[in-house]
Amino acid sequence: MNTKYLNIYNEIAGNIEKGEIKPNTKLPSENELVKKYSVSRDTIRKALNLLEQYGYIQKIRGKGSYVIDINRFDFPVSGLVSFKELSEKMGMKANTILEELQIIKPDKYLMNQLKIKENDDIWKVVRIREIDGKKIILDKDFFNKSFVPSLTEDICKDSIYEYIENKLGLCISFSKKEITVENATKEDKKYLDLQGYNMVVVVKSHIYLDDANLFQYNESRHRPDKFKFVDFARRKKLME
Amino acid sequence: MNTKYLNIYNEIAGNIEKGEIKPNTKLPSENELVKKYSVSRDTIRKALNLLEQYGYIQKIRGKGSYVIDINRFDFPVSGLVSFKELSEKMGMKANTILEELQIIKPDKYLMNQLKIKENDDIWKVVRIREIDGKKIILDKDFFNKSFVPSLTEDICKDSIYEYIENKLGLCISFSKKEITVENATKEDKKYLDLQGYNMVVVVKSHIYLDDANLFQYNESRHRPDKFKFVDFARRKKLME
DNA sequence: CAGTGGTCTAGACCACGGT
DNA sequence: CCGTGGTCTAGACCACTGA
Repeated sequence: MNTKYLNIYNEIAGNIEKGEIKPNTKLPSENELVKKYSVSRDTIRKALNLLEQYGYIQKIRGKGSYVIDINRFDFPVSGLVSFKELSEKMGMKANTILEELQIIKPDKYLMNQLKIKENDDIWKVVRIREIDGKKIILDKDFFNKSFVPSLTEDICKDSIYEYIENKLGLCISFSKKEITVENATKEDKKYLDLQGYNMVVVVKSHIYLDDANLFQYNESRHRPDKFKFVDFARRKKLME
Repeated sequence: MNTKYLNIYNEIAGNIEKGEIKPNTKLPSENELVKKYSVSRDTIRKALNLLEQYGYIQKIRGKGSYVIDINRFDFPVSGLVSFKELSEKMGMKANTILEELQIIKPDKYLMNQLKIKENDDIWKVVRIREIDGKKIILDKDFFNKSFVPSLTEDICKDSIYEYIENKLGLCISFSKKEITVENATKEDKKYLDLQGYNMVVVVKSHIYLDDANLFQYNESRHRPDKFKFVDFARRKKLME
């Protein structure tokens, strides 16, 4: 990491994750941290703001910064985390089956989702995620080919995000997710071990690069009993 | 509003919402905004950071700040928004039926969820949410009585949050939500118009005050076809 | 090259909590 | 009262973009 405030953030966040700083204890005050790290107060405040934003601490005016007792190991699906990153973090026996990989022309639905024209090229990737030997998730990805010129089987079986960020040098910035529950389709029943469930949880994501270009649409279909989404949210500042 | 940067944030956010600033256009540069508002650059940057955080703009180094084309009117369940605030914003015909309001002693499950002891008092509030005449959501709330000494039927039919924030002067700060899908219980079938669905979407929330005290546990059970959760997320900065 | 946003500093004053 | 975090300022240097 390059910047001072990110270094400090990572150090403190790591200490909280490792349990070296206990929940409900107080962090050193900003002025003490200024001395400890020999940086300006603003730099400390940037680091603390990040910690607050990601749910590590709660700052209380006049009192100090307190470590929040949130069990972070629950299931961190919030934010943007790829399946590979996630399963590694959770220590699950995960496996990916590549079902389909081809270039297609978009139908009306995809044109709308990816905001593209009818003769643009799209990478379509269909993958099945196995966890502990059970086919749990059906992942359908659509990439705008103008951002991702080539894709191979090996990349899809590994992590597409890793390829995109490290090899292509693209920077993924933000996403908009939508979670609904739908009746299982024939395709769901064909590919997944639904064990009698007739519904699936559907997560639709639009994923953007740091230049605000929409470059991926993803549809992730989960067996309902194996789905869990955890969200940490701060109360919004009001308007008007 | 008190602070300069919040004023500026609200003004720009409002202009984006009203469509006075169009998506994919560029905001004035930070230096121009400094002149326009006669404030320091840091104050402008605070406002812009908020706008970025809440998905209004994307800042691109060397280029400028661009208004993001995200349809914000979709369904803003992310963040902390009460049912009343939400239904008003969406212009839905919503109605609340108060089913139960009493003080109870916690069972083991509640003691764990609210992190309290067995002889602490708990407010239990059960409400059914009707939308367009259909019973869609079963809302079960549990408040630690030491924070909320009294509750009346009128408050529960209106907005408990409003009462808590405005009358009691408590400040709600953050929440941790968990979304799962479960088989419908007898209680679900009794209170809701499930229309044959045998599953419900369950949202469990732990809600904290700004002094980091846990004061409410909420369980919200939704008919699956009427449930939708939208999340805007920025890619997390990595650790290590 | 000039203009942009990103980081960092040093100092000031304020509002709040606890003593 | 002092120590805390919250806001605000003015100025510096850097990295990146685009002409």
